[in-house]
This record gives sequence, C-alpha cells and structure tokens, in this order.
Amino acid sequence: MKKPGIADIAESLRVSKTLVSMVLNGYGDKHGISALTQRKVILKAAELNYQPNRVARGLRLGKSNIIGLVVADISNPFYAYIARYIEGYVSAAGYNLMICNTHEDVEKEKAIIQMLREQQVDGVIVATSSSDPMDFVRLQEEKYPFVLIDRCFKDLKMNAVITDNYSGAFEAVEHLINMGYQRIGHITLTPDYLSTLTERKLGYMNALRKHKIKPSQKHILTIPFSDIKAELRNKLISLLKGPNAADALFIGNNNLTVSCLEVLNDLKIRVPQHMAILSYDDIELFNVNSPSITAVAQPLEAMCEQSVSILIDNICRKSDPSFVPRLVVLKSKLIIRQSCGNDFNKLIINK
Amino acid sequence: MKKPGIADIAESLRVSKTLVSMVLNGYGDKHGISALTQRKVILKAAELNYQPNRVARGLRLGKSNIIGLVVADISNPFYAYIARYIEGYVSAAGYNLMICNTHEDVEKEKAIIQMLREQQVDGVIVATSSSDPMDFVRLQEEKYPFVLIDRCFKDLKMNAVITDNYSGAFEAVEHLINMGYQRIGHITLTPDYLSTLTERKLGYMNALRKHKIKPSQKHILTIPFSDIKAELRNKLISLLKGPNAADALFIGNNNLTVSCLEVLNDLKIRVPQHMAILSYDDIELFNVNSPSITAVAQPLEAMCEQSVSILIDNICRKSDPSFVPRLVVLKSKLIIRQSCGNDFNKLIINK
DNA sequence: TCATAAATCTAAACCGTTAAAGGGGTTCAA
DNA sequence: TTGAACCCCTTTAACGGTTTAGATTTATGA
Repeated sequence: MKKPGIADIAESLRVSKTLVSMVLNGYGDKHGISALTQRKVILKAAELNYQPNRVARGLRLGKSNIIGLVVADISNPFYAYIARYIEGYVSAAGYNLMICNTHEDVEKEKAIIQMLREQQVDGVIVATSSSDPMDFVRLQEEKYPFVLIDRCFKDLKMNAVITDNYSGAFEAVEHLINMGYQRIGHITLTPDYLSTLTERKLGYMNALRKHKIKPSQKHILTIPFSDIKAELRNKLISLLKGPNAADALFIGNNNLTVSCLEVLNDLKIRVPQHMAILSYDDIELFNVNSPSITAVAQPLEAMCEQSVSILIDNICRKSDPSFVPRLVVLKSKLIIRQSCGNDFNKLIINK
Repeated sequence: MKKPGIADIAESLRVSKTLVSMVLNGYGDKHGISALTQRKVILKAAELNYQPNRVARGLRLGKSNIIGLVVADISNPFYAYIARYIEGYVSAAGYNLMICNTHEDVEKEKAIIQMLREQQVDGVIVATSSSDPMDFVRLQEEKYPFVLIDRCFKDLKMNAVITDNYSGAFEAVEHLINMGYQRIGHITLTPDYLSTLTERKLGYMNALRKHKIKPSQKHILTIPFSDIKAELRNKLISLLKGPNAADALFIGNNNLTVSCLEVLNDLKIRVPQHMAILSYDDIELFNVNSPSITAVAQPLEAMCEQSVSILIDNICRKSDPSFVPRLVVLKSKLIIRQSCGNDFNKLIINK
C-alpha cells in the first residue's frame, strides 16, 4: 500500500497514464477526452486519495514552480518584512517561495544558491552579503534567473532592485542640519564593502560639506559587524565627550540603531534632549519607541513587487536574447518622528 | 549546449552512467572503482561544470532532503526568530529548510502543507493557525512526518513542542499581584480557539482567584485579530476609566503589546506610573523600549532544537511501528524589566 | 590447465510524470 | 468508395539520476 500514482489510476480504469495525466491537469477537453471518462478519472483519483508528485512533474517539465529567496538574517525585521512581501507577490503569481537564511555567511550563501539551482528552483531573489560579484556573473552567464535586492554591484549589468542610499542619507543629514545640529556623528559597519553602507556614508559626508561643515573622522564610528553590541558600548563614549561631542547621530542601519538606543539608555543619555538620533531603515520598533525614532524608510513593498516581477519576467524569457537585465532604483522616504526634536524644542534649546 | 548530465560525463569517458554516479557520490571505493578512473570522472565533471540534478535524484530516492517550516507571519519577530533557529538546527543536521508563510490563512496553510508534501519535502514543522485537527490527524494516518510548534491540539497524540502557557501566565500575573497591583486587566485575541491564548487567559484568571481577586469580564478585552490597532484604540479606553480602571495589563502576545504601547503613548498614559504592562512573548523591542517591558519569554531556541530533533527522528523512523508521537512542554521564563515598576516605586506610590 | 575468486565495470530497470506522435474507428463530402 | 476530418484514446520515449543484478577481465591457487 504505497502511495498511488497516476499509473494506478490508469490501471484500475484500464486507460492510459497519458489520459489520466491530461485529465488531472485540466487538459481533458483540450485533448477531446469524453466527459464520462474524465469524470471517472477524477472520481478514481479522489477515491485513491491520489496526490501528484511534483518532483516527477518537475523533472519532466524542467521547472519546479518554486522561487527562492536568500537573505542574510531572517530575524532582522528588515529581511523578515522583505520575506513577507515577497511571499505575497510570488504566491499571487502562482509560484511557491522557498526562503533561506545565510547567517551573513558568504560561503553559506554560495552553497545555498547552488542548492537552489540543483533543486531546479526556477529563479532566486538574493540580498547578497558578498563583496565578490563573480558568482553572480557566472550565474548570469549560465542564464540562471536571479534578482539582487537591497544590495547590488556597481557597474555590472544584472537584475537588481535597490534604493538610492546616497540621496536617502543626504536628505536625512540635511534634515539634521536644518534642525540646527552641527556636530553630527555617523555610525556604520565593517566590512565596508556593502554598497549600501558606503553610499550612506558618502551621502552623510556630502551633506555636511554642502552646508560647510567639515566631516571629521572623529565623528565616524565604524563598528565590526560581528559584535555590534559590545563594540558600540566601548566606542560610543568617544563621540560623547569633549568639546566636539556629537549632538546628533546618523546611524547606518536598524541593528546599529537598536544597539545605540540600548547603550544610550544605559548611559542615561536622553534622546533627543542630549542627543538626536536618525536611523537608516525603518522598523516597527522605531514607531513605538519613546521617543519615536526618525528614520529613512525604504519602500520595501515596492522593492519586493519589482523584484518579483523582474524575476518572473526573466524566468519566462530565460532564453530570449532580447532580454536585458534591469536595474531599478527607488527613492527612500524620511519619516520624521520625535528623536531629532522638533522646531519648537530646537528654538528653546538654541536660545 | 544544454546542461551536462551524468550521461554526458559517462559518454565522453566511455564509461557507464552507473560508474559516474557511484564516483560522484563518493562510493567509488566502496564499489571498487580504480583510483585512476575516479580521478578522470571527477576531473571531467569539473571540466563540464557538471551540476547534479536533485530533482531527478529525489525522484529516484523518494526523498528531497528538505524540511518545511510553516508559520503564520514571518514578519512577526516571534516567528522570525523561530525560523532563524530552526534553520540553524536543520542545516546542522544536513537538511535544507523551506520556510513558508500563511498570512494566518487556514486555507492557505492547508494548501502549503499539501504543496510541501507533493514536493516530497521530507517533513514539516508547523505553527498552525487552524482550530481543526482533522488535517493533521489525516497527515498522521498517512505517516507524513510533522511536528507542531507553539500551538497544538489538546488530547491528541501528535508530535508537538509547546510551552506551558498556563503557568507562564499564572506566574506573570502573580508577579503583578506581588508588585501590589489589584485591578489587573487582560488583553487577548479572537478567534479564541488558539490553545495558547485560552491557556494564558486561564492562567490569568486562576492567579487572580488564588489571591482572592475576582476576575471581572470588564477587565478582559478581546480584540479581533484582523484589526488589532484600530480595535485597541477604541476599546482600550474602557479599561482606563471609572473607579475600576485597571492599574496593570497582562497582555496576551507581542503584537497586542506593541499596539497597546502605541495607544498608551498617544493617550499620554505613562508606563509604569499610570499603568503597568506585562507581555506574553518577549521580543527585542521590549528590551530596548523605555521603559523596558517585563515579559514572559518562551525558550525559543530550545523549542526549535526539540522540534527539529523530533522531526528528524520521525523522518528516519517513518515506517517504524514502534515510533510514538512525542509531546514536549517547556517552561517559559519571566523577564522582569521596568514596565511593572519596581519595589522602590511601588513603595512611593502606595504611600 | 582449469576452476575460482577478486577487481572493475555495465545494461537495464526504475522513480512518476508529461510531450510527441500515432492509430483505430466513425462520419461526412465529393 | 475513397479520402479527409474528427473523435477518443494509446504507445513510446523522454526527464536525470540510482540501484540491481550481472558481465568481463585478470589474477590466484591447485
């Protein structure tokens, strides 16, 4: 009593496997199978509790109807939301989604993408942690459909959906300057090959320059990615002391901001009274926290929609030579909340 | 120039497919293939950039080496962390993980589990949204390996890893009582068939009774799951007014708590001075928020470890009649932070 | 020298499904 | 009455691996 297959239905009805296959796939009419026979097939399938084997189907068809999503850390709300939105669009398009987590490990990322290919997953969306575009160049040469999301490689023609990190950062820092802050610190991460972070830093520096503030290395804190909390606790102090102590922080991503908030809390430094905070990436916490945190919000839902649509287009036109990789750059949006003070406060403080 | 297969390697070396398969799977020695031939096969595979087709392999072997995880909402940090931990254990055990999101939709949950089965996924871990155990009973009859996590069905012998929601809630509410609160409200969700929530409610009521406080329906707010924020905004007021206004809230899950914090913030009600807050489920936000939120933390990592280990055991002993379903119940832990005040505060307030 | 064993490799079946091509029988028009 | 068209279905051959059950060659021992 092993699982019934199409052959068992065929046998017990004395018809061919092909006929059963056609009927169960809804092509009965198309192939002129009589209504009676069709009914019999469907009834027998139900009777035997037949369940199609998608692996066999996939082998024959050369496709799996699955799309892969590869992210560095699914417990980071940024990626968790990406996963959720992508799931929505993928499933609306009739595909299934396989979400994989790399723990920010480049080797694991490679292995997972390889695994997804071997699994005949039709295409992948990747928020890569890698600094090395070679794997993706190769993937592209082999015509395996993929889309990079959030992080991409400059100057290479591949499918990618990103946001304009430079102007997002530029506007954010300009906002701080307009609010009257003069000594604006920046916190970012190493390794610094992630295009997102370097662009945010550049936006920060150029915004300062535009307003005749000279960027100072002393105001830039670079935290090793591997141990954010401890390192922040050590290094943040340096920004808080002396005549050049920062009066505002532009922080490169949500994880850094969360840790900063914890440390500032511990040090009894009040936001925004003693220190203004502006974060790149907006997560729910920032809205709930008191004070709520002003943040640069990336249009996650639009990013996901675009990624899925590009990927599916790529999958469908896999071997169409006229298909050209698409790069979509979306705008971020500054969400002004309480953590940078408000004009009223600033007026009082400045007096 | 389509993708090379095992047959292409075999052909170009004038050996059999069998031999190639054996060598590439590392069984060359076992089958006495000469070292020279083995080397040639491996070199040729590299030369042709051969990539195994796991679908074909899976078809023949009847297994996919994939484990499925089905959650209601991957953007909920509770599930996001579960996903991350499970990924870790699954991948340490040599399996791949496929994470799927149901958007809390019972029908979609059914469809996804069905899809995973058809995909020959070896087994699934499910945080079900369903009130109806029938699908799982059927799954069990058909010997498809699965483990329920977080939510399970009472009185049914199936693999499940849950926490003791009743005592978690009981202890939490007792803590509030010990801190001096007398009019403790409870916020929970409909639909109320989720065992987790009803048990937490029961724990709440019995803790009150034990301390001679009569539970009052007026102190229990039941929020429809579909529209938490708006409904909370409407209904929360009723707990805040009149002589019986609550002085503390025991809140049934993290989502409810987040929304509560927002509403209380808007209403300028200060925590814990005007209202103590204790949440079931601990998320990062609660640690960062000021005041930090006292919460009942479930041992997520242990839950995930257990689930994976039970599932894999089940997979390996799929047709072993001596395999009996396992139920693991873990203890939650109360993490005391600032949102219920501290003894010092209480002394002052009580005076 | 012949039988046996060991070493090395192979042919064919198999997993469950689908695509391509085809094949009897009936009906209809010329 | 012959050919074409149509209806309803079947045969065969993939898809890309793994497994089973040998087959061939060479070495070994009596």
